[in-house]
Amino acid sequence: MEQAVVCGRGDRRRTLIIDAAIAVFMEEGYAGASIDRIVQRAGGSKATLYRHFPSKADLFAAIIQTLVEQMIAPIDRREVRPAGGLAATLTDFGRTYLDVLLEPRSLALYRMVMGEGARFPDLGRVFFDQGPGRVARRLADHLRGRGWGGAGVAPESLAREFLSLVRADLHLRALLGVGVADAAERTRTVARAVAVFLAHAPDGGPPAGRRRSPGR
Amino acid sequence: MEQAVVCGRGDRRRTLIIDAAIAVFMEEGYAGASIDRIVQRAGGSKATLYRHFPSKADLFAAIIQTLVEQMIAPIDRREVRPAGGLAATLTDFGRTYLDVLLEPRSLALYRMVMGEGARFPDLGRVFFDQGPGRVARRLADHLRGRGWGGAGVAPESLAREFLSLVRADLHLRALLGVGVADAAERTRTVARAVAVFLAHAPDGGPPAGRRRSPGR
DNA sequence: CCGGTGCGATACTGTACGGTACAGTACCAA
DNA sequence: TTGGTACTGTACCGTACAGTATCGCACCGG
Repeated sequence: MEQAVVCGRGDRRRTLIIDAAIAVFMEEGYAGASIDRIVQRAGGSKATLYRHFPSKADLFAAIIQTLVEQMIAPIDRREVRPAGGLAATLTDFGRTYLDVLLEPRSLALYRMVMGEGARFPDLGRVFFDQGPGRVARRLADHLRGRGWGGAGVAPESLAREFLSLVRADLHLRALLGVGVADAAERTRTVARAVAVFLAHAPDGGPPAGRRRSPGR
Repeated sequence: MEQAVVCGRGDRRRTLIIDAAIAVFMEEGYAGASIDRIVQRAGGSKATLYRHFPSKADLFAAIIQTLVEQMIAPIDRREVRPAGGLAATLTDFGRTYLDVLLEPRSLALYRMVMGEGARFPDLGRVFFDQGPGRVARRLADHLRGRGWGGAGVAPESLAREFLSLVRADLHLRALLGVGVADAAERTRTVARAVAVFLAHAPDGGPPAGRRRSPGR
């Protein structure tokens, strides 16, 4: 029985511990983070932490789970509008995705999953399935609803291709600490991704109105 | 005076230490790696290691430097052929880039730079400049030689855009440990990147033969 | 008012860490 | 042979780590 969002005092402590652990793990990585620092930041005592989480690895897994859910939430909440032009829908969806991806918490999450993937073998797969894979699936469903992908390329591949266009190199640059793109560059990148995607979609494109010039 | 590739016994030991350190840092990350394990793997003794490298951080920096050079070497060696069609050149260059990017050592290097970017502030910028940035600059020079980018978009932007198309999501998936693309998927991805890039290059495209229909 | 229980504070265990000190050994040039 | 230099092996220092145990306080329904 998992706890709800917030309940009694016990769960409040648990939330405080998780928040502190997120901060410390984000700053120091798994190996570099120390339980003592997490306890110091969360308040309370070590014994309480170990009453909630049996080990450092379990705490880390819980942190990752929480971060994935927090990261996906804005994309899950934002419904892909069936109305409106496809270009507008893609622009909106792509921008939301890009904004989420470049948030400090998302960047730290990616870094942690990449860095500790060797120590936690299933971590990468689970993260990919619940995170980027889920986003791609959502977009693919929408594309399918638009009539794409009947023949030829699967909507999942199309969705992944669009999301790759949206990421461009902004994600990688942010992950490397070279700099996070500002709003103007994000707008430009998403617009370009939509244009390239619509003009260059492989076989199986939309049944009507395909290859219209991008509205922007 | 930096040592040559291999010289006396001292430099041989240094090389052994560096190789061992690369392996251990790759497996454990910076914080997780222990000097004792590196010494054990390299043979010799701790004192020798500390005569060559004054601290763990310095050893790590040397490792990163070595890895960047090793990673860039195949791309630097491979001259961008001015002869032959642009599509062939881009395909060749893109494939070399992608192969290098998906090597285990490159993936580990990216992971380390991303993960420890917070602890070594200049690391990300230096890595980006000597690694991906250098690749993009080389391609940009070639594009400029082909007459691209006179007006409109800078060749550097074009080059980065092409390399982003080549990476697609293969790099990210490999970094997350979801799986490294096989030869067939690499071929497919590079071909698609070349097609999309050539057909959709922004203003400032090549003076002749532009916008030919993609071969696929 | 009471008795239980979650909690805070802290001290502790055993281990491992980064880095140093030191005594002795293999090599190499003169 | 000699002297210098790089190396090995090992013991060591202080610190910090993950995880445990103990004790005493605070708040709880009844």
